Amino acid sequence: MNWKELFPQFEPALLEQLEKEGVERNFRAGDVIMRTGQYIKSTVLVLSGRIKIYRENEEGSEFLMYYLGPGEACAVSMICTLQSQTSEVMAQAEEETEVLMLPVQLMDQLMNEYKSWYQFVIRTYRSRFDELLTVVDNIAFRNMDERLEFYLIRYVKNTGNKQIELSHQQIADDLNSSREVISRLLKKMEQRGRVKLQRNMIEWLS
Amino acid sequence: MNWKELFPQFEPALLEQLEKEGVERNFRAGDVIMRTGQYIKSTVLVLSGRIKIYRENEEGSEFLMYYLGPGEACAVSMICTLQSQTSEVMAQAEEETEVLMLPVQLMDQLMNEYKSWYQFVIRTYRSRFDELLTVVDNIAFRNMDERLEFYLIRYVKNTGNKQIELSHQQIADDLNSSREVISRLLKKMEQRGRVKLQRNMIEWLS
DNA sequence: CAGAAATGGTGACCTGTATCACATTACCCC
DNA sequence: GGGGTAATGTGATACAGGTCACCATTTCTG
Repeated sequence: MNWKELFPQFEPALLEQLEKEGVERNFRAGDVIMRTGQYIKSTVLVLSGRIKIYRENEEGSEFLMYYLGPGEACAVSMICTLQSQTSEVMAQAEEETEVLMLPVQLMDQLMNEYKSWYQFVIRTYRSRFDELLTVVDNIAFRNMDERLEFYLIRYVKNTGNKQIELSHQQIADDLNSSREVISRLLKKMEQRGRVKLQRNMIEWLS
Repeated sequence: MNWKELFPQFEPALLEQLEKEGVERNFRAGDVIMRTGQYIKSTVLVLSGRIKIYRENEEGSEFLMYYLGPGEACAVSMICTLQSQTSEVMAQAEEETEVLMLPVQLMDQLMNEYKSWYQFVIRTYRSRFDELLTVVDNIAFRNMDERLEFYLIRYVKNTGNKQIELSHQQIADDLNSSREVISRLLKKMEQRGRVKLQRNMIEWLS
């Protein structure tokens, strides 16, 4: 894949090194890319598709934090300069996804040699941190109906598609809620004219 | 104050520059050091005391994220290379606190010139991120009784003091709960022999 | 094509926690 | 030491959201 245009801010030399030392990998929808407790051996740059980053607890409940799209990188995996750090989160392909994997040993050198890489890391970390803050806000201060609305809006923004192809169960899992609750709230949203419900699909109106 | 021993990992040249360009400031318990929406003009290194970093919503409810102690730094304020970024969080002195404030313009240079500073920034960001993940876990997966216990344990660890000098109201604010709920849960914990309750003080047993 | 599985709808009920109202206790200070 | 105030205790009630039971419909699969 011709991914270089995804990173127009990178110097040519950096792009070349990424191409030489990185490995492209493909994942299908649903593939788990990284799991909690696993050692981080490479930094992940998303080339196409979409990855969801979520937290899992002991009982297997999930909690969605955010998505990574093309041109974005997994913050957690960029900062483990110390080798043999383990992941604190799960990463799973939401759709057909291509990524570039870079050995973590490379990070220090890239950081020192390329201003644009350094900027990229800083910006990545900063924006993931901000996104996490938003997550905290949502669960700390908002009710499920507001959180659901936020979830749907974010989905539409990320996919650029007003047809949300998810079952109520999937949404409930992402929000660590239950299907019945989500179904009822969606029904209410439909009555208020915000969405249109179909099987395996929610159409976002307005 | 002689704070250099707080950062034994820093090169002498770095310490010298920090001393020359940084400004020491004192805050009394309760002083707000940074508020949401405020422009970040300096990076904060904690020299003594304790700062709490929390999130505030529109209605004025609070939600504690974590504490910063001596030798630690505010991650948010380290990464705003782009000038005129605003803070997303509140920072408030929990007790008499001394900090070293460094102009943000300095960050780029320190980052490039001192390996140990670079390591420090990375480690700071990484550990704040992890702490935030723990926060997310707590509110997403745990009930108030567990969250309260986590809160008390963290307090004891941070202060090194089993006498927790807080009113129930303060705790309720930090956890975005209400006083009555906290009082009742504390009472239960006392019955189970985990704490001993006194006015304005909770003694952590075991 | 039949049976299984996934999806969604709905009512009854339960639990955790927020809220309100008010009583009690401890402490401070003139 | 008495009055005021902050901290705490406690019952009653309200409500969001989780759980259970069950049913209907659609889709998948052998």
